[in-house]
Amino acid sequence: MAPIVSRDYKERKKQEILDSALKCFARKGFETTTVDEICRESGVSKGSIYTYFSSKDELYIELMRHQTVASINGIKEALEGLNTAFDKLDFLFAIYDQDFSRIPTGEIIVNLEFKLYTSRHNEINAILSKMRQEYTVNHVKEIIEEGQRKGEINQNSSAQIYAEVFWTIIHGFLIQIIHKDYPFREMIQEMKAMFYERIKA
Amino acid sequence: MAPIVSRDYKERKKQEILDSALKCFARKGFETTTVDEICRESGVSKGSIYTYFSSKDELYIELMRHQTVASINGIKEALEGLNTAFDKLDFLFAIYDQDFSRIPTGEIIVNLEFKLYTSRHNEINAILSKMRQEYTVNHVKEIIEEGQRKGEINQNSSAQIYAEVFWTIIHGFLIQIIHKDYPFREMIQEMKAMFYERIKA
Amino acid sequence: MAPIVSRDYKERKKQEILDSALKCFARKGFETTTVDEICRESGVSKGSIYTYFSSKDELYIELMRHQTVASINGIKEALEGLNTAFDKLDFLFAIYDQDFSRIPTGEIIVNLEFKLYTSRHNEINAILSKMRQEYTVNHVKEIIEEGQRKGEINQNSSAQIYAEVFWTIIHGFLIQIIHKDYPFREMIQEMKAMFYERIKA
Amino acid sequence: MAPIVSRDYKERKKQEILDSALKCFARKGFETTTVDEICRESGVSKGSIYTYFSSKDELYIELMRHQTVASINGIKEALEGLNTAFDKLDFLFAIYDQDFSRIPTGEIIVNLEFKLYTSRHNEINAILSKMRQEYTVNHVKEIIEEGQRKGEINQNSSAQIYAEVFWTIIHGFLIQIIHKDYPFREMIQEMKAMFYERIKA
DNA sequence: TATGAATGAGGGTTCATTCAT
DNA sequence: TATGAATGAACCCTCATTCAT
Repeated sequence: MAPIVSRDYKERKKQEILDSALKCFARKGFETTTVDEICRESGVSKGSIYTYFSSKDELYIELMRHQTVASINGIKEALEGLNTAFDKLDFLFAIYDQDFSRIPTGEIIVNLEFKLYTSRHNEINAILSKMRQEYTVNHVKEIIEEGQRKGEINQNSSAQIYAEVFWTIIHGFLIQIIHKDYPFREMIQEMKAMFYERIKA
Repeated sequence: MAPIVSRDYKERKKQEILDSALKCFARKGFETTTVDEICRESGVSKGSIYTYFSSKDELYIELMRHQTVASINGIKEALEGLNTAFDKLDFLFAIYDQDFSRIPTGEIIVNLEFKLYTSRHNEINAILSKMRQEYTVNHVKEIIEEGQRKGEINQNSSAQIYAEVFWTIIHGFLIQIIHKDYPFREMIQEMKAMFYERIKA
Repeated sequence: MAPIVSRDYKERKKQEILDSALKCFARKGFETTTVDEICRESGVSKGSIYTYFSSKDELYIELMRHQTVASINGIKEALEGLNTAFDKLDFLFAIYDQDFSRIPTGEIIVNLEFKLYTSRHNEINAILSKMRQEYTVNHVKEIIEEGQRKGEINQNSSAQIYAEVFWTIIHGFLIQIIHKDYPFREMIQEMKAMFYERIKA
Repeated sequence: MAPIVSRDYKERKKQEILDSALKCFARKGFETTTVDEICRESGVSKGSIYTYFSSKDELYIELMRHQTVASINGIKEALEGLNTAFDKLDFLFAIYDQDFSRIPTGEIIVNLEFKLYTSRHNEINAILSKMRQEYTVNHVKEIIEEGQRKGEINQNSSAQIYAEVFWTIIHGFLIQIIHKDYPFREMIQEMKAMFYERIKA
């Protein structure tokens, strides 16, 4: 028997809820946001939210997973057209080198908050850590390795370590989002220079 | 009328509560910790907690302020005996260059969490941002400036920027605490090398 | 206009839902069973259930009525072939004189639960009480009367009273279903003996 | 440090809540009664109820336990002054031989309901079954045994079986509470006569 | 007639805060 | 000053019922 609504419809609705939830979490944080607020924001009833997500926690986790996957895929695609390791790294740094006013502060905070949240939830922490390795670190690691193979990048340290340095810098940068007086553009450029200096052949 | 209990007694009790609260927050996070849990941990009654702190929020903020001040003072003192800028920076890096198992993971997470918490509370955010400038950034900035004056550190970038880089790196490092497989010691050393390379004259 | 689906089809579907509902109620009780569970058990959609029954309550009442009527009719038929009052009573007692493991515990509990449920719903209670009189008590009463007429059963008490005693014993027996260690077979026999002793001429 | 309120005070308050809960459950049944209703009935706040009972379920179970223990103790005491087995049994039967209008119908229904409730909760069912054995069945069993020793009661069946018969009759009787037209007094007397006839030496 | 997504009132439970003792 | 019982608003979640398709 044909389903009453299409699979596509459900997927879209789910995404709508997710989007609204993100807005709310960005505004007030996960714990402080109530399900009612997500209802108000999304125009979806409480009951409906629970037909799409089994709990507020699950909604949160799902939201973060979607976000991560989406951003990773977006980046992956964009990098494909690029050639040298430094072109690729340039692209990655460029993501963060933008007008402060255009940075979605709330969303970044939600992401950081989620990192801390998972740190207290061992089950998901394990999964998330693995995702981090696979998608984030490994991804940059491959770029570095390629650069090392081509002789663009030195081999003083392993590709793994360099990749970790990259992300450590980025995370350090992101957490400064909370300080209105942090000189974002200068900082990202300074750190990019520092990193390049360190790794260039 | 003489006070019935000494100012000292009150200060000690306050500190006791603060210590217990830190333990609880480290275990479960601020929002998830209940006042009852802090009572249990500290052996202090609910009523008492509210005579020392006007709200759970205030307790949280006070705790973080105490912590920051204490750690700053401790560091300040230790640095006094040191001479060159690099000796001082060495000391600062050494704080984070330790056995993973000895790192008070929970406490670090509490601190990061607090940063995010404040980002949604403009009143305290302003104060905290100022404190950060005064005590944290400026402090390293002075070290750098001194190094620049003495010719140990280059002047390619301003002392301010270098100081911010230092803290950005440290924060990026700290947030990795949540990943059990992060190679802490190698990373701190690699990043120290990178930073020194960048700033040395 | 001819009906699109036969009356028979509808009756069958209704019965299917009723059967599934009984299974669910037997497992978890009326209040605790959700309409969704009945859907799952029966494979019938929620909307359908509501086209056959106007509410969960109505479904419950209907189920119990069906059950009662069915069991009464079954018994009536079986008794027709029997002659003496004691043969008939023997048959009735035999219904309960069986292997504990074959007793549909859950269903019996549903029935008892329903009795209590009705006790709080005066409208249906009146109807049910009447049904009890007409079908259950009167039925045994007739058997007793017949026995009294034939001289098999004494007239120390009225047929009505004896009939009530019979059912009181049976209900008392049924409620013990909840105790796993109740010696069912011995008990039913003992009580049968006691009853016979009391009523025999 | 002395507790702020006496142990006695707490016990009394607990009992107050229990009493109110009984009234509510008697009126509407366990599942249908809301905690808010118990609050209204008792004049106690919702929060308070949860400082005395960890859940609605626990409140229910506790209520039933209290009730059982109280009634058992009351009966035990009363029986102490009596001599022969039949005097004691008379006393027990007399409990149920009263004016219908004075019978606390609701409370009896709550008790029966609880029996069914426990039948679906194996953990408490085990405990309750044991209690039943120890306090209820054994109690009558001892009376019967004594009667058998003294030659007042025959030994055609075991004291255990006779005791079970007694309670089966009583439970069968109690469940008729729901029928307004059940002739309670005549019935209890008839059944008493039947039982005595069966057991007397 | 059949479906199951949508609804939202209402349920049990928690917890920061107050206040009489 | 210390206590912890009392409070009740607010939370997450459930589920009988409806209704567009």
